[in-house]
Amino acid sequence: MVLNNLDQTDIDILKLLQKDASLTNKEICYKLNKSIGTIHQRIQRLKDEGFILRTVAILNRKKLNTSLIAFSQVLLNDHTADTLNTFEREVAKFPEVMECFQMTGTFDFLLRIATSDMDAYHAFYRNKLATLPNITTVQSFFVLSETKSITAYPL
Amino acid sequence: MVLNNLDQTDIDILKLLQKDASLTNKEICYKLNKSIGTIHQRIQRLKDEGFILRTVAILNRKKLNTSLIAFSQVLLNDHTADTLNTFEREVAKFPEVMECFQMTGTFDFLLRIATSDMDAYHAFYRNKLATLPNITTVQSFFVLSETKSITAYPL
DNA sequence: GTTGAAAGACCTAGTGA
DNA sequence: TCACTAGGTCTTTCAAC
Repeated sequence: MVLNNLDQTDIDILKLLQKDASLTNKEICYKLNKSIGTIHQRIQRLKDEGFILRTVAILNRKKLNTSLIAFSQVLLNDHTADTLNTFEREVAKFPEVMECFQMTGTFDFLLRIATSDMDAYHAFYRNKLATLPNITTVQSFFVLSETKSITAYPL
Repeated sequence: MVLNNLDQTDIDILKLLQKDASLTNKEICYKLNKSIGTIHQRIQRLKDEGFILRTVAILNRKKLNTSLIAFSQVLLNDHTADTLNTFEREVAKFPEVMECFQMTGTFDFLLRIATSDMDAYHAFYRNKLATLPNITTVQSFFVLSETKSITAYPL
């Protein structure tokens, strides 16, 4: 597949790095049968042109204090630009909110919320989320088990 | 906060790495006022003990061929172990499915599905997802805009 | 676009304090 | 935990193909 000025080598590099960014250039050049200079130059370009946004460590949330993940569907009173912007700006400030998407369909926003347990979620809901203006309803669903959870897009 | 045999230095390292794993040990030791030997030893331990699962590159999906993200709620016919296991095993094989969670509430599974556009989503739905056994309903919601999307847990 | 080499930076393990 | 050392590895640059 050729895409957006990327050739197969670029795609292959992205595939590898989005699964394991600890690979060295040397390891990648062996896998792809290119020279290390080529790999280095390609990766630099992929970063400079914004294909690679950042590299992050993925932590084990069950060993940390964030074992409860909730998905909350939020419906707002109205859909003026001001109401939408205010909600987006304020909800993004909460560290418990890992993701906030505006959605199509029967609700306005979908939030992914990470807390330690149901008490902590309740505190977040009552003291933070529910204090934001113009919220009509919040409906929450909780993760029972995680079958698959990757950050890699299909390329 | 002290947690799971982690002291403040460990927590600080995790906070940094889950936002930017390209930091060198040297940079981290400056930020935290510790020696580079200490930082190296701590990170090694955090990996060995499974607090750090892996490091990955986060790509810009809008510049790649995955600009449409759907969240799909799946309800199954029955909840026998066999039905649940089969669904989880089969749905995890699809590269379009980035996340699969079993959930509390009015549906059984929540999927995050990445495709290039609505046509590709439709093809995935008809040719892959809907062919799995024991599915009663699938209700899908699509991402209009992304206000916040981080992989870092609140620590 | 690709290569190979050279210089510099970094990682890693070890020591003694 | 720190400071220091030293060998090995990796990154980064650059001239040349």
